[in-house]
Amino acid sequence: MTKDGTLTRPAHTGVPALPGEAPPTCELREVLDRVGDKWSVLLMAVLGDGPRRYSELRRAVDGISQRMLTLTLRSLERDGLVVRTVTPSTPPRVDYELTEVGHTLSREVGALIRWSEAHREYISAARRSYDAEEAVREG
Amino acid sequence: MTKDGTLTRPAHTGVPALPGEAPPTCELREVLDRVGDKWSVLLMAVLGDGPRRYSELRRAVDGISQRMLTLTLRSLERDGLVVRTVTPSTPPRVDYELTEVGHTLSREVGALIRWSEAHREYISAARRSYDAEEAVREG
DNA sequence: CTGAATCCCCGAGGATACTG
DNA sequence: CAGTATCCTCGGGGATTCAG
Repeated sequence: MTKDGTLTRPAHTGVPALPGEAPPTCELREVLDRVGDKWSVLLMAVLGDGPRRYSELRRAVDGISQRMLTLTLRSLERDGLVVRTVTPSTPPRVDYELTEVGHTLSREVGALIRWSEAHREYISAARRSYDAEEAVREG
Repeated sequence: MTKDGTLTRPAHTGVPALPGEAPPTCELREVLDRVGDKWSVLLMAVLGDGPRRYSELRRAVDGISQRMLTLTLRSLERDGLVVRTVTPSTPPRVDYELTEVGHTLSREVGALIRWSEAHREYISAARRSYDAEEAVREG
């Protein structure tokens, strides 16, 4: 966080935006967007337990479409968080594995998941309570 | 995470889905979705530094629309993560403040932000590298 | 088995205007 | 100041099909 409490568009240091270039957005935000991505979080969590094949990931992250699985993995690979290893056998085999940095993020994600498990009862109760009072107000 | 490595739809314990009821989705997923929300993360981070007024939040989280600010705050309040305090003066004043549990989540979010700052150079470099190689492959 | 390519829909979310 | 209400767009992402 920037020291004035502003989270986005921190003093963009120079680099005049050339026409056609990406607008000078906050890098922090970009990284948070990555972290905030639903599928990314789930995949990072699974891969935290060790390398997985494409098909294994598909099964592990229930509900993910082939498209999103591939796109997300590519994105994670591009960010240097996972490495992709192709074994040109028949049938072909592709393994995905966290990088060293990927593991550090996976640990953060793990903490978040543990937080979720530890507080889901609380949240569930809070929602019921809120909805109940709301229903009262509306009659 | 469930012990078989499956992240979603963990053995839904009973509660036969009555027609018209919400489908039996994983609660963990719901909580992660909350955490994964861009605006929620940013707001939690700001509120981690102390109570803020509506207008202060609007300025702090640059780029958020009035609509999303209100919706996100309502959602956080519903989950028992923030409390909303109205002071019926003229002009009216509304303060938002983290609950005890909200603070614990804010700390997790803070860790994530620190991770982002610590690794954004790495990620940025990884992207440049990836894009460069990709450009080569495509000719 | 591991993808790439296409089509297409729906809803998250921005812009704007109005209110207590 | 702190919202609410409405409209409307845009792209995230699912389903499906084809390919190496």
